[in-house]
Amino acid sequence: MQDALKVESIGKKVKLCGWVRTRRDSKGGFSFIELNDGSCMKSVQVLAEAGLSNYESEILKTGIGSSIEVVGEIVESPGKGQTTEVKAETIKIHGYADRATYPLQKKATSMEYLRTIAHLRPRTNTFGAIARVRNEVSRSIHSFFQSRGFLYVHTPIITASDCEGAGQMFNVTCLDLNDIPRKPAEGGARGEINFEEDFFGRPTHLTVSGQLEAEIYATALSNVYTFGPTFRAENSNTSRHLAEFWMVEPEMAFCDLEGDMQCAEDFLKTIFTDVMNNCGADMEFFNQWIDKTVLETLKHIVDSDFVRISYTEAVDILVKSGHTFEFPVSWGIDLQSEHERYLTETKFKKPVIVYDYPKDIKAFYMRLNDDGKTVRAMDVLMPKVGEIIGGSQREERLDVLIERMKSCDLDPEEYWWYLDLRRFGTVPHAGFGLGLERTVQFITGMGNIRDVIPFPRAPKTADF
RNA sequence: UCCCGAGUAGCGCAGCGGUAGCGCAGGUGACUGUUAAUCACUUGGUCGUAAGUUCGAAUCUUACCUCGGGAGCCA
Repeated sequence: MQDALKVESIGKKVKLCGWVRTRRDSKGGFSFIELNDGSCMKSVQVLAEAGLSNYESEILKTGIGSSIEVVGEIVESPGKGQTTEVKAETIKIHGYADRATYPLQKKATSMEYLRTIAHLRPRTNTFGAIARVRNEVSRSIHSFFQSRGFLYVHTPIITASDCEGAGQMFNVTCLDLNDIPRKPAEGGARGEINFEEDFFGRPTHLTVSGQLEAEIYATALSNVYTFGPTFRAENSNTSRHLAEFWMVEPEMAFCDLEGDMQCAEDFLKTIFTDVMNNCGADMEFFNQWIDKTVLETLKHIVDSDFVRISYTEAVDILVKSGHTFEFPVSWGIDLQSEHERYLTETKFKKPVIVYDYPKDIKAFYMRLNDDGKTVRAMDVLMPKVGEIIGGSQREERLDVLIERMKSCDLDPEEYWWYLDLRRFGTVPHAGFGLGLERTVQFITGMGNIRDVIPFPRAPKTADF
């Protein structure tokens, strides 16, 4: 269908299959059908003349949503709005869509409504464009890492490590919830659940991160990345959170935090560039109808260096800003949304990488700095969507890591395999996690993360 | 989970104590190499759910459900 829109194609005979977007009739004895197959933003205008054998009997019954197959010649269009059109020789109807009951209309509808018809929303301009951009982002992610020699590693979705430390996990069980097996208990009290009778013989969950497993492969194969679904059972009701989302997690051996930050910056710029180069029409659509600043913002980001400031500098900037925040700023607090917004949207007006956070607000596996107070963590903050990447250099020193675990009330015994990586041939290494949906959200300007994933999973939301 | 705001025709909305309205979509007709076509007429509603106040509730009160904005948790 993309070829049918090109001037060079004039004179060629084509077969086009797709769904009718709209039909306009002329009493002059012909109809215009706008046909779209999702391969690109634009629809093809099909000219259906009354001379076609099924014009009265079938073609005039088609409308938005009908699926048809057109054979005809690509000709120059005399009308405005398109350079080419297809003069139909035959039109075969695959399926009608009743115009009175078909939920989509030839007009703008709300995102909230389209979410209730998630099985039909990919037929709209907006969701078609999102699907194509999401595809391009995914393709670009693989291409970026593959071209740099990273190995794609599949980490498990079901995990038995119940303390990955990144939030509330979903339980995975085959136990009969109406008759849960329990261990014997003293004094008639209810005993603990006996997971030995469960499928895996122990409690299991859906993964919240593939990082720890990725570290195993990075400390054997050097540079690796994971790309797959991730699950958080947090009761988050926001436009930036999902219970099931896709995450990219590179893990690089013999790499420090500087290398990690450079990789993250190059990575984001590559994705943005690829989308602008390969999804031009889709991006123009978003820029016109969703957010009039997305193209300008993406170009600006690709052409400029990300700001890099330490947490201490960030706090200093916020304190000296003279800006009154709802949550006062002082060294040691976690940065709030309003603080991140100030840095990315007001102060620098571009992505900001904040690094070297206080150890008390970050995970145990992040490498301790010589000051004993901060760790080699970094967050990439974007205007509007906030944190898009979170990463760190990992603690590779066995004794320091064990101490950190203890002070975080974690049992080193549980992480025996993770500690083995430091025990045998340890290496400095670093990595980060990128939220795919937040990336697509940022690129497209879509306001709600539930609209950039085909079938959103969120609290009380799993209808499709 | 917390704080605000909103649920009225298929969709987008107005009405905010006296019994239901507009635009679009749908239907009918007119007109036209048309572009979210245009014009005329027209069908269509237990006013989110449940209880309460009142002579009378879409309108006031309470609870619940869902959605949106903000916050927390994070990607």
